[in-house]
Amino acid sequence: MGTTQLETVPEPKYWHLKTVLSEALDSDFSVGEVLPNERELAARFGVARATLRQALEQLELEGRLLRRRGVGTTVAPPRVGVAVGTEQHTWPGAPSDVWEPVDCFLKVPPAAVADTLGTDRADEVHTVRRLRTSDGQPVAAELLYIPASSVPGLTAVDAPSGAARARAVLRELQRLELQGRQSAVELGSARADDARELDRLPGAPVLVVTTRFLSGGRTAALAVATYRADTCRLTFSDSGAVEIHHEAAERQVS
Amino acid sequence: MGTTQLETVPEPKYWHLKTVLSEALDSDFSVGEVLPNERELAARFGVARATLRQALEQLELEGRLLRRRGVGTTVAPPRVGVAVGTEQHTWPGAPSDVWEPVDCFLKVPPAAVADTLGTDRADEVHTVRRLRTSDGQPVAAELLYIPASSVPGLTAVDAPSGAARARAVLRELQRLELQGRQSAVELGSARADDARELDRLPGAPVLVVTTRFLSGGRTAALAVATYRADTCRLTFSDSGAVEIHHEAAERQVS
DNA sequence: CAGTGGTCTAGACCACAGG
DNA sequence: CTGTGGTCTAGACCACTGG
Repeated sequence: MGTTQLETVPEPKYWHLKTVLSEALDSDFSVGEVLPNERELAARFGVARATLRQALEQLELEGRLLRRRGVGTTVAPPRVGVAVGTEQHTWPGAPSDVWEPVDCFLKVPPAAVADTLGTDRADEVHTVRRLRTSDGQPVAAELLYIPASSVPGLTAVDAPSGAARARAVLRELQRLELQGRQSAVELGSARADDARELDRLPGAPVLVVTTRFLSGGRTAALAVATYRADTCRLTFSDSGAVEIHHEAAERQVS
Repeated sequence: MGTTQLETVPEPKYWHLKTVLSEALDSDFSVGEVLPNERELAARFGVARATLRQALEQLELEGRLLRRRGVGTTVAPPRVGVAVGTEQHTWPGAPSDVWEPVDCFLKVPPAAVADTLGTDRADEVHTVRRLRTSDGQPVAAELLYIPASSVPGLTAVDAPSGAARARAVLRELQRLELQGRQSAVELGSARADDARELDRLPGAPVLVVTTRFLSGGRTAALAVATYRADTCRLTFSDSGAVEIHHEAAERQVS
């Protein structure tokens, strides 16, 4: 006989494993429950640990699992919906803002940032560090770049750095007229500093949201926010309604 | 000597490798150029192939590399910006639409979809399959779910399925008054069928954009679009301006 | 066909959390 | 300290692309 090929191609083991585990998660586990450890799971399914890990990795990427070194693997709650972008035509730091200023300092930004802002690459700009939390969990870390020209009324003596200074900078920013914002979302991996704030390992997948704040025909501020890709769903709407979904599942299609 | 620990913690090898490779890509390679194969790279850096692959995986995730089985690893062009969502207050299928209808059939949707649409879980809905390309490359695959009640004028005899039917359904949809849309972006992994259309392997990272089209106080249609996460940057703006960025770099911050 | 990336194994050691 | 997930190795075989 020989070449009688019943199935065209064999499904990769880790792919099949992922499916099986996914169904088991739906039926036999509840949110927060800890799974057996990787060595036992691998043995139970008769695969090498590396293969089992490949399946777990995918499930974590899809927000189904939460793995912590030294602790274990637990079933993750549904992703939290975080509103981003267009529903609020406001500057960062507006009263309705959900971000918490952490720090502020004058710094020479990366070249790409300087180019977008239209400043000289050697110029320092106000760099505000902010953190966003949801349900007590950190979901995003942000760097906000604000050229000195966007906050002319700022007194240098106010405070050299720190959260107080950050608030002062944001307060000054409100005085400008906001014409609009442009945002982009892309996949990235967490830098070491962001990873620390987000309670993840460096390299963890994140959704990078880059936002340009426009005023007077130029980019008055630039925000680069990194959201935890495993726990967040970024929401935006155009109908003026604010509406933050927070409810639930909508598991991906079969 | 002994425990003199110069650095607090050793950086993982693959992380360091990724940095080195990233810099090499910036300085010594140009877009489209093929890298040495994995076995040679691993040998050159003195690591196991699996470790080298971990670094390549991250770089591919960040859109820096493109790997194709049987071909090789090449330097990827900058991510293409694709406009999504709020700049066009239009139904899918409107004249300005960038999507290409591929097929259409009546099908019982996943339970979560039925729940969002407010239809019975056993009811069939029009399911339109669409494809989005940019520069000749496929960037996204979409499933559009449209309850029969949203397209009452549709004649059943028109065509049983196919692209023609898809266009007919979308044409009917334009008759409704669109009140707004709500979208969400999250990270996912490509299903087998999407992966095929996007020229990727199953499980490849994708940005899943879920959009509810609102009319008459209910969800008149639901779109689930999966974008290639490695090659796409999703853009949206709120200032009425359409503006599709397409230019360039803005490499992530240092 | 030869060469590429993709999958898989069986082991080892490390870093971290918690008792 | 024990147990967890994270890193790393050296090898094997498979699936695909292209000449």
